[in-house]
Amino acid sequence: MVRRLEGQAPLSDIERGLLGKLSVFRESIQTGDALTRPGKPVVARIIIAGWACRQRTLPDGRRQIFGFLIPGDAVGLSTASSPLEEVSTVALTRVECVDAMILKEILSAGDERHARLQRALRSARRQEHAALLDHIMRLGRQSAQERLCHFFLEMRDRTRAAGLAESDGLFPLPLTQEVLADALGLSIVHLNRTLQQMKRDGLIRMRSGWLDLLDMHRLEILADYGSHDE
Amino acid sequence: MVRRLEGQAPLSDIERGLLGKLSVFRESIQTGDALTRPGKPVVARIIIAGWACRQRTLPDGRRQIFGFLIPGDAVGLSTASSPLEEVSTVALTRVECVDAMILKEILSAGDERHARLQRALRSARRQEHAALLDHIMRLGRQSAQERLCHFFLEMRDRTRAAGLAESDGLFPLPLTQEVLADALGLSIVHLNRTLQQMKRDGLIRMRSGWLDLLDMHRLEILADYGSHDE
DNA sequence: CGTGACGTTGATATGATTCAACTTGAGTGG
DNA sequence: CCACTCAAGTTGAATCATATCAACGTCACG
Repeated sequence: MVRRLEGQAPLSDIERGLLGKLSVFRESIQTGDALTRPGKPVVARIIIAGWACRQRTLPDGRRQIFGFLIPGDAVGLSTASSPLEEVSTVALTRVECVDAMILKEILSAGDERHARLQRALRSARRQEHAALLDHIMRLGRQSAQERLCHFFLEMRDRTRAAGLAESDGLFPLPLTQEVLADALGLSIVHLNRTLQQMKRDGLIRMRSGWLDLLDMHRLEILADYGSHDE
Repeated sequence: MVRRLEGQAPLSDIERGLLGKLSVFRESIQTGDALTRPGKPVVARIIIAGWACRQRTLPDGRRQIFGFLIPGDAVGLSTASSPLEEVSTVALTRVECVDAMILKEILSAGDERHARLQRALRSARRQEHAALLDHIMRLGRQSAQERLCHFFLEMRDRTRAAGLAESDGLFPLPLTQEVLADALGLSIVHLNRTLQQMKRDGLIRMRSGWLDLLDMHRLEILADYGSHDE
């Protein structure tokens, strides 16, 4: 299971072994509970199963979700902590994870034998930052439908990379409409209507936590997905 | 001038001298020209005078600005490049800067004598990432007026840290309304009207590239500025 | 069978965009 | 010094996208 981390970069046997041994320090977090609170020290963890999100809340209750954590993702594991780690992290489903503090110590020692693991983690962090930029683009300049298309395609790629997807366009997305709305900067009601329109248009299908992208090509055009010039 | 970088952390004499010598490699970039293009290798530079922004454009012309670069800020100087560096950077005014490729090489050698400089740069990068999160919060969950208040306060703090501010609430902001709109995810017209309302309410005053915050306390409350719990 | 979380719907309000016209002010060249 | 131009800012009217409020439906679960 943990080997989904390999999606980022191939690992050596030593590293794989190391990850395997971590499974001893297993723990489980209930839906709605926090993995991380701003101000409190962050426990390094790797998520084995379940989804979580990084979020911030305004005093009047408005919430903004910055991103999602899916199986294979790590929290608080990078040596140089980023501001993203100083935001609260909340479980959206029951989350199974392992305590990776030991791993963090091993890595911060800078052992050459774990260079590949380091690289994999760095790559994961890069991807998370790139996702932040896409998120800004969506929130600032895209319509409700464009945001949804773009977001769905991003989650498709991420779930596939994590080995969670069933097929090309079918993957788990255990998010309530409220959560989607808070991520995409929309009201629940408007999100609901936009989703329905997309279903009617034959773009997607949803059933109990799974999303099926029916017309990837059209979705990519609608969302202008993946064309950051280069 | 260059010493504004010190705002981040105190530097040693050696480091200060190093920065001073850079002024030999001076160059000047016209308004509208790019400092950086996605795909092209990034020339490391430090901005001495003038403003620039990081942005991305959709095929239909919609633009989103991710952030601004002000005197004292660096581009392409960090060893581990972030996705932010893979976005185009455009001069919003005439920009005076120095080529810092040599500095970058010196730093990547990992010389202990420049540890403070390294730390200053790391801190600057952290701040830029934190600003991205604030940006997401604004775009996703704040009203037009809240976005403006929040953004203005952020720029006040940054210009003050860079030693550009005239007084507590008076600082340069050489941005057209179009640029502001593209940063804050609003249309020009709506931005214009919101600005006017804020002027009428005695919150701000603007004249030829300078912004004067007249009631900081009220602005902070309106924007919920600076209260990321902790 | 309640109860609660989630999803759906309609009616209505408002925030924001669009388009097009007009103003203003800072150059620029005659 | 004037007329011209151009970019930036301003305004009004019409329209559209999205939000809000309140009600209702549905399903899982104790």
